[in-house]
Amino acid sequence: MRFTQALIRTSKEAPADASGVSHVLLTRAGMIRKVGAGIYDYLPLGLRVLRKIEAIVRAEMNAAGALEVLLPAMLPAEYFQETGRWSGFGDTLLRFKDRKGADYHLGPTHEEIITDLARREVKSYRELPLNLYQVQTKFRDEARPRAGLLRCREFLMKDAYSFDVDEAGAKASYEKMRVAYNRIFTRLGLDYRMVSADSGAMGGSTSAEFQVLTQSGEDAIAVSDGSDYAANLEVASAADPALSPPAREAPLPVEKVHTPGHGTIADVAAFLQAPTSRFLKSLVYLATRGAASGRADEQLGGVETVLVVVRGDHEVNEIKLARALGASEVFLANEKAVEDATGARVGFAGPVGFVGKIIVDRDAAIVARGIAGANETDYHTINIEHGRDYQGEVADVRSVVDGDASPDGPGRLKVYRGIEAGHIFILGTHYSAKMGATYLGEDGVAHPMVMGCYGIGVSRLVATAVEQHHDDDGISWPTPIAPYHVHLVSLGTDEAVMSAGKTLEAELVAKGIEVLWDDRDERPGVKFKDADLIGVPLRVTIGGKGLASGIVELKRRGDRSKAFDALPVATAADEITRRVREALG
RNA sequence: CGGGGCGUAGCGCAGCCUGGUAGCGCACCUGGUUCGGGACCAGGGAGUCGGAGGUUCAAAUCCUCUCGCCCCGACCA
Repeated sequence: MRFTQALIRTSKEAPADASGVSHVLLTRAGMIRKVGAGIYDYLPLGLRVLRKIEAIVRAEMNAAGALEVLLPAMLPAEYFQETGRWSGFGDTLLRFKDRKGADYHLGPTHEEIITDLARREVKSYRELPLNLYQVQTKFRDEARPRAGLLRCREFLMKDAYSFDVDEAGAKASYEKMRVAYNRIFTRLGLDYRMVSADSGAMGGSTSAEFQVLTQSGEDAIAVSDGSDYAANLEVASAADPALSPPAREAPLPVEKVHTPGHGTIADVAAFLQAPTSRFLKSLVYLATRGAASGRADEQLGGVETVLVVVRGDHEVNEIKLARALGASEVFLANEKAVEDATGARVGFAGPVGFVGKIIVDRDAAIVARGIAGANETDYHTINIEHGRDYQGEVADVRSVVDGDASPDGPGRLKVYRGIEAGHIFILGTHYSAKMGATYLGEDGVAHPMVMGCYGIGVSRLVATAVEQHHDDDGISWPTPIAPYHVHLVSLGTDEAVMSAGKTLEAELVAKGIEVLWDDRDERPGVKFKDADLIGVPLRVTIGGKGLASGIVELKRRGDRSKAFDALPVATAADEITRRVREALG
């Protein structure tokens, strides 16, 4: 493809409203354009990347035995009404009416529609298992679209749904997808981790997220350096400290000390000259029950006050806390509630003498000579020992931090930022039971199909790849998803150079190599800058000087040095082809 | 939805406070000189200043309403 005919418009500056590295670079490289908040055009260059990702996803889904279908994006309300999501989805659902005034919406996800398809098409256990997938545009009226392609209102997603006769079958289908997803992310050339995650409203289901590691990720994940353990920070645990307790200092008698005006841990730590890890950070939480157990009406208003104690250098993890309490939701008490519960100003809460339920994090429970508020304004208590000076239920309620021991044995945890690009989980019979998607079993009885669902954010992956693969000069695509394999840069418009460019392009194309030939009448600097920005993995430069000595220059995009490989013109196409094939794996 | 910010040429911005009918850089077009890491000179095209209403002899500028966009937070099967 000749640059002059490819509708490639690069720019030195990005629009002021572009935010995030991938948004800026994709826009500057002329791959996408914003049409509205969370709504984008894909220009030819950007579309090529999107299609490459799609192709890899398709190939692996097909290889895993999934069947491709295409469901509508425009949906009558009745299906979501059937499962309660017509209202349950809230404002995220893009609703509209047709000319007759009937309710419709654009599909944000397709559990209902696929379940409807399955209940109509599948009658017998003989037809199961079945895995159907599609690559389709989804619509979600996000409260806050952001960062270009990372969080859109219209986006391309691959969604797959498996149907099985029982849990064991569903588990097997899920395993197949787990393997397929690992193959997909590996082939995409991305550094990712499969992590266990909060399974959300479904509760207790098997699920895994595929997180692509980038500094700009919205999610935090903890990864072990000595084992396979990896988990979303929402659910990550460190090894139980009680199993390998540190040497303890001999207990001292409890003392109350005057700490006038020192309410924050940093403050008191400086005042008492003690490390923050000796502190027992004591936070008053309110926990509600109900919604998660499905009995909101019975339990509504049932609010419990709990004092949560974690080490001073640790943070409470509210998701883990809610789980430990069996609560549907937990939130920090406001100032007044704290004062009511502790009898002291905020900043002076502590477990000693606290009246009410106390949850102690495992690490806080083994702190020796602990320091905490005295539940009396301007006083702290020191030399506290759990079990001796206060009682509390011990649980794992803190977020893990860098350096924590991995829970499955060897290794230390390190916290990374990640972008969720895929999520697989077992749905069970949640949708099939509600919608009557049943099959007749060998026993002649109708059973609900056991489902799983598996999503990949295809368009999000375009941006994710850029977030992970870029430098100051632009994008540096992994070869499997690069818009072209080779960026041919011809310098000047001399007949010899142009004709050599034309010949090399033709030779490469004949070998199945995708070539972008910058045939513009531009100065070398402009061409090199654009090549770096666009990020094609191999750059081949044809210049008069090189040509005179019979060579062209080959350089990898990621290589920041001035060095290049001099390829004899006669065998350049062969060598370049070899290099591309090697990079494609 | 709460808080903050911004809408002036395709893009980045100045002008607004203190009203007098719009300017700079990049990009684009023409001609010329250049040519291995975003050249230079000369000339040129392009904007109902987001929209509506109001104040005024006069509004990009002041007032009211409204739409859009961005950021932080809440939310996110």
